[in-house]
Amino acid sequence: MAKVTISQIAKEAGVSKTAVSFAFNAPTQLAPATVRHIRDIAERLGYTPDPIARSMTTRRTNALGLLLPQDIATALANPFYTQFIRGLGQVCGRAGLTLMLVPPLWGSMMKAIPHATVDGFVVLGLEVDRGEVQLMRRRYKPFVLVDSDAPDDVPSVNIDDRGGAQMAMEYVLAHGHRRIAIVAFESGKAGHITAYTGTLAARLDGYRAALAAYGLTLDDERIQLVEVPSSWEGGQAAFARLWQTPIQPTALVAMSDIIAIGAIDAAKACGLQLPHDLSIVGFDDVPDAQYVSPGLTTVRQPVEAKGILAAEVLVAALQQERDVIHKVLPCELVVRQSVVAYK
Amino acid sequence: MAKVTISQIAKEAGVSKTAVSFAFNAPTQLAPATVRHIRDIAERLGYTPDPIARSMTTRRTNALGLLLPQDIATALANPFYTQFIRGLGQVCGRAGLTLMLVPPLWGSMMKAIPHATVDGFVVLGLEVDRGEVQLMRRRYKPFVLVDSDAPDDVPSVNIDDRGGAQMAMEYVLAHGHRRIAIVAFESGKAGHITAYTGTLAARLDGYRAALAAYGLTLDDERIQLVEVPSSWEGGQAAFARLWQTPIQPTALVAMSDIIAIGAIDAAKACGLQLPHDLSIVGFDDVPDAQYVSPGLTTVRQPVEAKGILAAEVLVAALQQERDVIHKVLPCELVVRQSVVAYK
DNA sequence: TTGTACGCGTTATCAC
DNA sequence: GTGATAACGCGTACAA
Repeated sequence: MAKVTISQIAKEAGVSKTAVSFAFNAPTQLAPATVRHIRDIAERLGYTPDPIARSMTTRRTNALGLLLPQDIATALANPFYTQFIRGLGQVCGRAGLTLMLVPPLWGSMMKAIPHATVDGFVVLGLEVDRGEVQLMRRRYKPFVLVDSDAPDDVPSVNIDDRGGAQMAMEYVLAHGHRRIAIVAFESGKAGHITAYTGTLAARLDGYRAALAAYGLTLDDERIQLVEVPSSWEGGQAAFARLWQTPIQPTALVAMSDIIAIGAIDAAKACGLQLPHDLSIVGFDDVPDAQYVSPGLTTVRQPVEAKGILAAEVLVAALQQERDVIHKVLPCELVVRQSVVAYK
Repeated sequence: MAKVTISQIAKEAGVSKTAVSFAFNAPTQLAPATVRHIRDIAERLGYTPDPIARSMTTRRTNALGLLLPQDIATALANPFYTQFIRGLGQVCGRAGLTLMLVPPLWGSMMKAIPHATVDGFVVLGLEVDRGEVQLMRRRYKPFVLVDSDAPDDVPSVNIDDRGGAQMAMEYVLAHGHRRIAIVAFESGKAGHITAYTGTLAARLDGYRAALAAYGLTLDDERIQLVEVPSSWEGGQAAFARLWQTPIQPTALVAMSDIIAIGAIDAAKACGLQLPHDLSIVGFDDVPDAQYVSPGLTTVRQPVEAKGILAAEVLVAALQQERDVIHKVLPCELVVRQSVVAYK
């Protein structure tokens, strides 16, 4: 037996499709007895309105999309994402929405955008291309850019990446370190720092500012820059790569905690005494940052708040609010044990 | 300017809607020049096919739904869910699907089911009601039940809950403990253990079997049972409640690591020396289990594999494969430091 | 390549 | 006040 449709109910009940629709969506427009009759039959036949057909006319799916730059498994390996999604989830729950995780389709974010049946998108960490923005516009669905350089007419939620990075670097410099490795996310630009955009550029800017105060530049031979994926494995790789260079750093400034933790684990596995042999500072303050040993000194960013805000901006846009919001949230340095003075 | 539809492209290009559709979905059916012409115009006007309209006829959304028993933020606070979702995500990536997180709508799973625009559901931890199963059937979408008692005609993925629980309890008993607290998930049945079903019942069965081998029963006054939410806070609450009873347990057997870790943190905050003052065993083997101090002895279940399998079963069902699969995955005891002999 | 029916609800508009 | 008729939304599929 096939799916039960509204027409079958209408026929069985001897009423029109309109009446059936009203019985569920606007019962006050119908005589109570009719409503009752229709609902009884619907119940007996096991009628469930088809959500797609409904979306067709209502132009609503009651779903928010989270556009990810990586596949789901990779993204969720990073506690940063989990936290962020929890923020989104809070708002979704309040608003009665579901959350669709939209990873790249066959490796491409561009391909994924047109297919998702959602009312709006939260877009995370757009680094590479701007084509995505154009594509989103074409869909005439609201969207909000998180951790990206947003055009003026697109709502955005960011943190003070520059300030946060500056704090981290300043702290390391103030502890006497001068041989410093910066471990960045992969940019897709192979270390050509002038081409950096978004989060990457902002943080590098912060590092640069802090270094400048100590008469250092990114070109200094004591300052190294490596790019790795933002994952635990990336952190491992970063340490491995750095430790076999002629100029071993005394401090490592990572752009994410997951990278920092990967590096910590690699360093310990390599026999180093932390933080004595190597100081490490992270970025994010994920929950594990306080449990890892030594406790990770890091820059706390309000990840969950970012998620809440992003979802709220989107929900507001769904309700036709036209003002374009650009929000920047502050960061804060969390001092633990992973950075010590260079002797 | 409004959304661009297929009709507009057809008119502008001087062809039929069908031709436009073919230009994208079956280019070989059209003369190359026509395809080119249509695509150019579509590009110029910024045409994006509406995914909902497409779903209307294809009866496909290319989305899998994960039906959650809790809201998204709560679920993702539990690393178990994150791991499971990562498993689902792997398959989604391979199959070109998105993943929709479907939390209860206005507090009800039942309400959430009819609205989600998905091709099929993975249902996690159905304890309370069977109405959901009936509702899913009505939608004529495939679904797979995970960690639940599944009817014979509904595919399911489970782990050997009974065996795993038995191992955990045996280990504790073998270490001489006799005053033991069992910390269970909330069942919605207020501790009426005879009404337990699914995971809860199976694990309790395992505990019971292990206890029986030592001449103990669940009714013994030395054996306590408390129910808490499966969360870190739940673990905290469990410890607090147990520690003020007249018969303080010497060992705590938790149904999830997140509960166990919450209890560990509460116990340490209370000044207890672990594992000396209290032995604790968990269930799941989440990543943090090895990082917490003392390292958590626990029952490892293949969470990610469970996710992969569940998604694979669903994807197979989407491809019309009719065989109903019931899979049970094994568990394994992971010995760390959180259980010591009772002196 | 095209015309047209079709999928399945929703929502004016209209009649009793 | 109740309820019906018919158009609509936007692609896809099938016969021509």
